Amino acid sequence: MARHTSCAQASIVPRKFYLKAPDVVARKLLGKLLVRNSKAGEPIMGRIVEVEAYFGEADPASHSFPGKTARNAVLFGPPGHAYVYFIYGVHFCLNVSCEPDGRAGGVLFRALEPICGLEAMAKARGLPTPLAGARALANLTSGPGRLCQALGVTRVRDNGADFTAPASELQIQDDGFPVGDVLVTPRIGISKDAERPARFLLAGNPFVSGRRV
DNA sequence: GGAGCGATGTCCT
DNA sequence: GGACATCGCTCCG
Repeated sequence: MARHTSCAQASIVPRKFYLKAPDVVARKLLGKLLVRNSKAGEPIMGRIVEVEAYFGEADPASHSFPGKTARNAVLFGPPGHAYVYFIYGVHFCLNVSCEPDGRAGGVLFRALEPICGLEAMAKARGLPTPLAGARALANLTSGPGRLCQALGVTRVRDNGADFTAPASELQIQDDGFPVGDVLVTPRIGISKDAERPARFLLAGNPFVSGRRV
């Protein structure tokens, strides 16, 4: 199976892309590139293959449901910024804010297809290198906690970062990848509004996460 | 290979 | 004090 493996930079997705409702943004984010630029060496890059939409103050499953607090302020701010939170005492999760400034909404990154910087990802994940087999490759970034670890995402380092700034370490880029069929399912790991279809993934992609269906 | 469960920080009631 | 947008290990089949 031939897979895109170029480390070439593509065009940054502009801020207006994130102005729309979270489910619209989530679906359109599939196939885009999530990039961690570093001053030394090649970037770490993965294609977005699975996301979830969180709808702000109207959505009981969203962190913004209780209203604006110090913790979730980024979700209420301007679109295109990184909201990072710590969960279960163990893992970080990464979102991008959407909707206009003053309105909450976000999209959670759940899984990437590793494209570039695979050795760096494995090192960050504490996995042995070289990577052996397709399974080890999928293990790098299939899950919200895993992809944060692979990209070195932490709350201190990245919360509030601007995905649209040319000088930003974290960016979302568009290389024109042709997105095929998109599946929509309920979100994973939540207890409130658990039936609502708001998880978007690329059909047939081997890098998606998820144990519950 | 699948179900069960412990780890463990931070926020909010 | 409890819930939590998870992961990886154990145990059992």
